[in-house]
Amino acid sequence: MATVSTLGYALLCVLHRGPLTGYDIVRRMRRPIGYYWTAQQSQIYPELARLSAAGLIEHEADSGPGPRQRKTHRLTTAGREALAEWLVRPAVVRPPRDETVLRTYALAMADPTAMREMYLAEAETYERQLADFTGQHAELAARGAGDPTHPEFGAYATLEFALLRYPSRIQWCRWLADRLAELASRNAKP
Amino acid sequence: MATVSTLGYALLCVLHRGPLTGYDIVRRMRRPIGYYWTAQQSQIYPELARLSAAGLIEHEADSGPGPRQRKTHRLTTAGREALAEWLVRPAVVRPPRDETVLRTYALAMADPTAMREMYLAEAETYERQLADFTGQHAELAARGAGDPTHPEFGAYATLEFALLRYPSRIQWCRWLADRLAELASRNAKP
DNA sequence: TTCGCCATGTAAGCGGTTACATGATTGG
DNA sequence: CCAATCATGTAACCGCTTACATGGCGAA
Repeated sequence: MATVSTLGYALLCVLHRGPLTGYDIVRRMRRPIGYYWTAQQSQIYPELARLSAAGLIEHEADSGPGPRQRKTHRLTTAGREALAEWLVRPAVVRPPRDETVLRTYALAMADPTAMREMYLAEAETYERQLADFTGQHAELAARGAGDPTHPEFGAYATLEFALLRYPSRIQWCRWLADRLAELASRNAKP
Repeated sequence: MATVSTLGYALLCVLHRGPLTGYDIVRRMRRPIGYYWTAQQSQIYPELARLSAAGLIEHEADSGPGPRQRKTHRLTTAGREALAEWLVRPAVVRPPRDETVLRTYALAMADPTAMREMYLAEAETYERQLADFTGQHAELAARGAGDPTHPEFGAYATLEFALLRYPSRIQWCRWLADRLAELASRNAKP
């Protein structure tokens, strides 16, 4: 039996609430709205073919608008079972890669004023994303997704995670900006 | 002029406080103690050669214990300049990849009791790491690294980030475990 | 004497990013 | 008429992981 990659399970996850066309999946994986994974279409189409060959998904084809057929994919029973088994496997915690935190390690080598601008710009980026997530979270909450029995509780819980994580990131960026402002003013008038 | 990869800048970062041998660098990049980047030795040695060819680092060789010479690498003036320039460049925010959050999106498909165990195990893993980081943070603070002018302030600031981030992650895991416990008990006695 | 550490390197393979390719429909 | 959207796919490249390879030294 062929082993399924994390990308494969990600696609099974996206399909867990019902059938979607390949293009629908591509749109949902383009930016991480709530759940933390992305994929490009060049990855998605071959992976759908692999999942299909492994019998985890199946599809109906109709004549779409373009030169090729449109395929609507859905989980098979085997797919649902494989997903359920993967969900509860002990998670392999991969070390995070964060370029900004890496930079911070060597911040003594940078110009404090320019580095401060960088942190402030990043804080603003994260604040915009947080506003977006807060809106989505509120929408889901209004639909009752805060209840664990609600079918969208999973999406709600991923947004809950973002709402915990982003404010602390923003707080950290601003804290560093303040420390760098101190440094710059001390350098200016010694 | 050859462009430098993020890995290349990571190595420049590790060298910013003074010369190190390749093996020293390998040890520091093996696990992310504080700053968020890792690399394997199979990546590091070729990258050191590239940085050397680009004139950003230089090395002295002596006869080490093994069959090959031991090289002690240090930043050149060009290397220090390249690092300083990179540090303040607007950061490219890559979408995070987090398998656990991905799983959460489809948690409705899993057995609640087994999924609960998974979150609790993860919370414990993160708690152990947090204890480690807290210890390192305290050591640095005792050495005065909390002051922005201290040469180790960069390392202190990355740990500060971990100390903000990990507790919220643990809190989220436990919150989900509680929701899944509710679900399991409701399923048991309907 | 066997195991772990110091110390440097190479090779194979997978996963992800960027770019290319085709073509119909809908809206400005 | 042009641009965006729907819709599916391929190709080249880069970065990362896993595994292999060599060999001296000190400790159990």
